[in-house]
Order: sequence, then C-alpha cells, then structure tokens
Amino acid sequence: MTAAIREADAGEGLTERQGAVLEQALRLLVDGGEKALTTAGIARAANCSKESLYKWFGDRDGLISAMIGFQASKVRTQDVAARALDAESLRGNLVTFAKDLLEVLAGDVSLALNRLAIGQASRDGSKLGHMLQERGRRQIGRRAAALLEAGRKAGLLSFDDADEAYGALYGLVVSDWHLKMLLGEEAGEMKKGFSRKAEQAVSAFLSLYGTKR
Amino acid sequence: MTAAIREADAGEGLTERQGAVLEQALRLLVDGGEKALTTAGIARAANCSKESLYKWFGDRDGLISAMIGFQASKVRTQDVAARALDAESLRGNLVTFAKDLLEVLAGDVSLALNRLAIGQASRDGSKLGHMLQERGRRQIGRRAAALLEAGRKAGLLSFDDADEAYGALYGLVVSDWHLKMLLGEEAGEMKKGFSRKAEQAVSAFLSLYGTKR
DNA sequence: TGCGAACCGTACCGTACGGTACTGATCGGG
DNA sequence: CCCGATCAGTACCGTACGGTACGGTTCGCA
Repeated sequence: MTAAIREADAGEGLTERQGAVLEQALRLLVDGGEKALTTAGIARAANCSKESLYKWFGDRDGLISAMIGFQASKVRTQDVAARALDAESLRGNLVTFAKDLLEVLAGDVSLALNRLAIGQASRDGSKLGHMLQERGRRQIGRRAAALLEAGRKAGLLSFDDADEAYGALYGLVVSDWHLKMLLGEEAGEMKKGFSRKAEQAVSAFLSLYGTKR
Repeated sequence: MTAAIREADAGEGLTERQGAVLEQALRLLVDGGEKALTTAGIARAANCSKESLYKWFGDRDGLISAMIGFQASKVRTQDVAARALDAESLRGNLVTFAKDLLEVLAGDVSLALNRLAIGQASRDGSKLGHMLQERGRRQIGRRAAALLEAGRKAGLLSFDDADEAYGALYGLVVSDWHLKMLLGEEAGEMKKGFSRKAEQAVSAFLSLYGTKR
C-alpha cells in the first residue's frame, strides 16, 4: 500500500497539505485577481517551495485546474428531496434554490474563478471553462432539474422540455446580475435585494409553468 | 482652428489613422485574446511605432479604453420607433430586439472585449467594466425601454417597474448563454438556435407582461 | 543510529512584456 | 529650397514571471 493512500485527503485524491496550498492560492486569487496568482506568490503564501508546486500539480495550468476541482469538491449541493410536494412547498423550494443560486454566483471565490476561466478562454481552448461548467453549474443544474421534475410529477408544473424550463428559471433569477458582478459591480450592495429578486423570479416562473390558477 | 479638427475622425475625436490602429488592435484581441494584445504586436500589425501608440493613447490601459470607445461608437443602435403599435407589431419588434441582443452578445468583438474587461475587473477597480456597461449595454437597454414603454402606452403591456420588466425580458432571452460563450463554448453552433430562442423568450415575456388574452 | 525520501527556501535562467530613447525618412508650409 | 513636425523602425532598459536546480533540514523507518 502506498503511503499517499494512508494520508488524509481533501476530496480530490490530494493530501491535506496540498489542499491547504490550494486554499491559499484561492485566497490570493480572490484578493488580487489573476495577476496575483503567481507561483512565487503561492509558494510564499502557503509556506511551500515552488519545486513542490510543480511536483504536485505539473505546471501553472494544472495548479489552476486543481484549484477549480478543489473548490467544486467543497461546495457539494445537498438536495433536500422533500416528498409530499404541494404548491406551497414547491414555491418554497424554488425560492430557496433561487436564493442559493444567487448566493453561489455572488460568492467571491466563484466570481474569481469565473473571471480567471473567462480570461483564459481564448488561449487554452476553453479547458477551464468546460471544467467550471461541468463541476460547478452541472451540480446546481441537476438539483434544479430534480426539483422541476418532482413538481411535474406532482402535477404542479407543466412543461415539455425540462432544459427550456430550467433556462427560463435561471434567466428570470439571474438576469444580467452575474455579468454585472463579473465586470466588477460591487456585489456587497446587491446581496440585500436577493430575497426579493428570488421571490419575484419564482412568481414569474410559476405563472409561466405552474398549473395552479 | 486646430489641425486635428480638420482631419477626418473616427467618431471619438481621434484621427482615422488612429481608428485603423484600434481596428488592428481589436483584430489581435479577437484572434489571440488578451495575451496577444501587446504593444509590440499592435505596432507590428498596424505598421506604426510603439512611440506613436504611447503618444496617442498614453499607456496600455488608455489604448484599451480607446478600443472600447471606438467599438461602441461603431455599433450605434437604430431604434425603429414604429408608430401604430398593435399586438402583432409589438411581438415582431420584441423578437427582432431579442435576436439583435443575442447577435450582439455572440459577436466575437463583443465577447473579446467582455473577456478583457472581466479579466481586468480585479485590478483596475472595474474601470473597463463600467465603461463597457455604460457604452454597450446602456444603449441596447434604452432601445428596449423605449419599446416596452410604447407597449405600455398602447395598452399592450402591463408593468409597474420598467427595469424589472426589462430584467425579465433580458433573462428570458439570454439565460446563461452569454456566460457559456464567455467561457469558451463554441458560439458558431449556438447561433442557429437564436431565432427559436428569441421567439420562445418573447412568448414567455408576453404571457407575463402582456394584456392580451 | 543511520539512511533515504520529501520538502522548504532561495538562487538562478530564459523569456517576454511595458515603456523610453534614438535615428532616419516623409511631408506640408513659408 | 529649407525647416519643423510627425512618424516608422529598432534598439534598449528594467522588471516580473514560469520553470529548474541546488543546499540544508525534517521526519519516517529499519
């Protein structure tokens, strides 16, 4: 048995030491943007050597990929599979989902990683973009899909294409807020309006796809 | 009278030579991303000297700002103030607007500039972000606002908050397509679905805010 | 106690970028 | 015909980054 297997891991087949290093790297990225994410800076912040960074992650891109995977592994979305779905609880679940979605998108780590992936979309063949899409959005998308499907099963929602319905829900909730935050709009001021925004969006969504009169 | 006034300009108080340089710079940015946007590269592509670049635009940031302003000045949105607005023409105008919006957002220059501004959002205090927001989105937003207001005046639409209604329209039309394209999803394949997407979004919007039974 | 692996800290190398300085050519006005 | 301004082309400088190499130290293990 290899020694590595016996060590505590951080959810991605990497040791906790490596996880701590990625944590510091994420902090650097959040605080200073991509420009601050230098190998020397990470090594200094994490009290490790550049040589170890290259041994563990290969090169800078591998390190960034590891950062995305590490962050995604921390934000496991627990879907509350609430049975006995009635109109009230469906609305409540949808509002909760909408708020969670806005909170996640407005999180500084999420914003920083999205900025990083978008900035490199031109040069790396959108490798990071696909990774973010797959490991971040896919998760929350599945949660929404399950919720919508449950609503349809309970006769509370009516739609043919689940993706189309989810797209409408996403658009009504997020609108152009995500882009505005990515462009640097202060996220702190906006968070206060999240609840109202989420409820409005869910109301609109239900009047589009709900069966209730 | 100054000599500069007598020269042909490119819409931003700069000479046509400078406009040609900015054109080449935009082309470099579109083709190779931010990494390809070097002063030496621009000078080579535009057959000018780096010294001229710095004389005209101050520094790299000034040049990027000029690029944004230059591009915005080219994409003037003509609002077809169609009088005699009935339900059919309102829908038609909304669909046209939705298609135009998707086309603009999917344009490679737009995507490249947005990627650039998002990538620098952390370091420059979102100066570029505000500029893009102000000179790009504000324009198309006003066109939509005028259309919505005309619809309300004609008794075809019903809403209290015009911004909220516009937000819903924007979200229904764009959903998360913009982000996916910014992250590198191939835009070519998506463009085929724009018409259908636009019509679906407008139908949903009308069933939310329309007065028609 | 001695061995070897892992690792920190740092020095180092090649490269590429932003920005400046200089030279020579072109061109319009007196 | 000459003067001054503008500009292309290039050489140059300081800096900072990605990636590598090396000496010294700790720690698990026999």
